[in-house]
Amino acid sequence: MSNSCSDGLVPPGADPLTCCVPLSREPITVDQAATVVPMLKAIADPARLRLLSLVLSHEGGEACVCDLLPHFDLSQPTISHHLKVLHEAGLVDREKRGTWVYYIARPEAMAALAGLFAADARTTVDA
Amino acid sequence: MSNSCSDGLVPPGADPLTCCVPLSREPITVDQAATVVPMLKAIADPARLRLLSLVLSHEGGEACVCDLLPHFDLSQPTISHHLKVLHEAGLVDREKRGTWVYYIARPEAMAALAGLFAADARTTVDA
DNA sequence: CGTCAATGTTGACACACATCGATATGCGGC
DNA sequence: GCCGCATATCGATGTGTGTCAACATTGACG
Repeated sequence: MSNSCSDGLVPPGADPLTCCVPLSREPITVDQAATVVPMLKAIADPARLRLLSLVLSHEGGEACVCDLLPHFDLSQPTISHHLKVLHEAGLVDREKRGTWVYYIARPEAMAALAGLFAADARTTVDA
Repeated sequence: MSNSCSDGLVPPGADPLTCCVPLSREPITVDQAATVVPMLKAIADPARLRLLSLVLSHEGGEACVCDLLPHFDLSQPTISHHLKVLHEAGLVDREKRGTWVYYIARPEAMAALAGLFAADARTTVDA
């Protein structure tokens, strides 16, 4: 397949090769950066970071919009927009069940991000 | 003192308490998000992510601007700007040695980010 | 002390983005 | 078939941000 983790992690037209890059091991390439940055951009927003955390920590790693809305002072379209961004970044999946739409966290995405900051021996902290 | 990692991680007026939040364990609070988001914003840019990776992977985890410039098609002021953003986010330290300025990666920051994506038992991937 | 090289600061500009209100779509119940 | 609810899309708007050219600052070296 390719690397170690992630198959079909990043959504549109990006090779799965460029993932799980240990950021401190060697300089990340331009292509790798281009692949990872959209994911980082997606969570580099208070509302979206909280949304992702809410979905992740929710029962079964999934939550419907109606579960999420009450946690915010934002309008429903805004939440919907943020969820779309998270989805397009490959961080959450969408699943429609009747009237409700459930968003499901993608563990591979979290693993990919965690892998980014995986420390080499030299960079380990907190002895 | 407080948590487990990080003392003086985030730079200006933010309690070190709000750090190392396992994103998938429980919903991140608004305050915690506000603390972490600036770091994520800082690396949610191709140039800055590459800069951080270059510094991190450079010998000794540090590099001067003159080492970094040749890797980019961007102007020197732009690189300087990006480095400032990384510095203000608490991801790199500045150290002036003669004419040159060295930027040093902060392992605590990387650990904090890694901690964000640390998976609970339930969300663990890749066996 | 004057000049040069390395880096940072400022102001300006174009573009992206977060947010909202209004509206559309799609499903369930009557 | 119609109405109501849950969610998405659209258009508009204000704010943020990446980038540069021009200038300022600081240290090295004659």
